[in-house]
Amino acid sequence: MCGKAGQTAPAAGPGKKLREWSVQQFAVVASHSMSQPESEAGSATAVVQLVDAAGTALLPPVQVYGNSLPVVVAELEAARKPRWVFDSVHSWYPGLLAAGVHIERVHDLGLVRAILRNAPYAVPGGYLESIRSQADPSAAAPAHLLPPARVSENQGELFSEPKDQSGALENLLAEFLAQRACVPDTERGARLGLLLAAESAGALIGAEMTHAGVPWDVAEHHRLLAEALGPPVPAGVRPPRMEELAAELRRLLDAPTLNPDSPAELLKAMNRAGIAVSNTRAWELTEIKHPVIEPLLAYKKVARLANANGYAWVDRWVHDGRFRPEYIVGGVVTGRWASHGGGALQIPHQVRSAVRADPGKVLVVADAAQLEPRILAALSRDEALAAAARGRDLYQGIADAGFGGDRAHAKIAMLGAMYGATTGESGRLMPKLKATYPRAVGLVEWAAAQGEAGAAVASFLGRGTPPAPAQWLKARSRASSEAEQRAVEAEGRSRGRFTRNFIVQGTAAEWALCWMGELRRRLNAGREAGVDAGALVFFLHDEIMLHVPAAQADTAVALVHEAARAASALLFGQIPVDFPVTAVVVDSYDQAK
DNA sequence: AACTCGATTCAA
DNA sequence: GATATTGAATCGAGTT
Repeated sequence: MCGKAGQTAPAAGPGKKLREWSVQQFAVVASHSMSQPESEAGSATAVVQLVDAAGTALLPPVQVYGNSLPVVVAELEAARKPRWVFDSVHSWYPGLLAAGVHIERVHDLGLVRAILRNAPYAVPGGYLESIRSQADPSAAAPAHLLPPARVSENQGELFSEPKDQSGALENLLAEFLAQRACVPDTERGARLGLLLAAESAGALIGAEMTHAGVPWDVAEHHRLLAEALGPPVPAGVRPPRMEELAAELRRLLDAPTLNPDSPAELLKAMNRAGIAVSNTRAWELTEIKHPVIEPLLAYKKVARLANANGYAWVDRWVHDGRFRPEYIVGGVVTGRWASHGGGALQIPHQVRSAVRADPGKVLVVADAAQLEPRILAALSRDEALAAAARGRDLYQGIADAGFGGDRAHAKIAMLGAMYGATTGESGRLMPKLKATYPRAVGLVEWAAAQGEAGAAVASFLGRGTPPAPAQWLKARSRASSEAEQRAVEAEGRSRGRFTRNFIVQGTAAEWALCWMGELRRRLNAGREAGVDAGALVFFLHDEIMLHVPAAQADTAVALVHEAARAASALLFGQIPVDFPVTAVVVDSYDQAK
């Protein structure tokens, strides 16, 4: 961490365990035409160069023609198991997977660049300055700012093949070396190295999960839609059940032309009917007693199902019995993953019965119980909180230690501390929580103060917050009007809540990344030994799903637990904080928790 | 026709 | 209970 948490870190960190980082062979893959992986026949489309850790060529560069990249990659993977270096795994790996090629290790230049851009412990230098001064976060470092790469000087003599005319290979290799040079040979550097390796492994896992897909039972989904909405209707037509409810709403509100999908119209109609509301949010409507409320809430419920996960959703996003969202690794500032396509981050419980294992297979659904407060206990080395976390239920542990056994209050207080609540129930419980767990609460308060002061904070492995907006920093130094002063302070508190939560959410994301990485390695090792314990098919912040041959369900569950223990040790070494995971074997997702 | 934005609801 | 973090996606209603 930037300061406080870093000082409290134990000597036993991840340093000795960085097997992956010590790999000494790297295969750099460059596209000949920087934009398109494929181009006209006859000319090389890509070039692969095997180098050592210093960037020295170990073999002559391999020219790749047409669509033969999978062949080249598969051969080199089998012979050398190098760490592959791609500008972006997201753009290369899906094609390799489609051709049946798996790779074990990777360094993703784009993902590493994004982390280094905000990493407080990275070694300063020209490369760091160049990526930090780029306005576009997705842009590569300008070639003229990269240090020169030492590709073997005689490659042209060894081969009469066309050289890499674009210089793409040299640029990629130079950036790769520059990125490695950013990782210091210190305890913090070991953590940063772990983060870069884990993030890159995440890119592989994300692509593999998209390739595998979530098994989706279309018939079951259609069945539950028919039950809730009625049979399918053409686009632009309300499903029968929705239309019935809409008609009832129009009658009850005496508004014959009301479109209940329009919040503005609905609000007007309700006010005209004498219902004093300022918005149409469902949880506020539940407070009101009026005949229209019940059908209105029913309408909102079916409308949401029809719009977000209805027949159209199934047609658009489920193919060949698989839902294949795209994962955007590191797509959230905190390091959590974003996703694209089909709303994978918000699969409602309502439709989870449609997530169903293939015949002969089962789903193993696992989640890390109360991950974030446990992460806070580890980050802050708070022995008392670690003790409360020792049982299965951390919130009950907190409740028994100082909240008179009241679990609900303990949970509200803890969440409030991590999110930055100041008022209400949560705010009132804070002094008690701080008295009981001074180190844990002290750490998040420190992080909040850093943010309010315009400073950066970092996760345990060294993912830093982006710099505070320059506009705000400027405005706070010269406050003019009273109103402007208040706005600047409000933005500061907001920034403080962000940095407060960042250290916890960011480190939790790192734990989850390591969990999946450790699990993937175990699944791959098992497969090489002839045991197919299934594959990861879904990930959501602190929850994973595997699609597993039924006979190997117990093996998969054991690996999930083993991977969680390994991830905890990899991050934090030996510490007295438990990170229990619950793993259940089910046929369909709705049977999990 | 394509874009943006507010309101809403879903998820961890 | 009264609210605080991070997201995706849809709709309506306004704009370019």
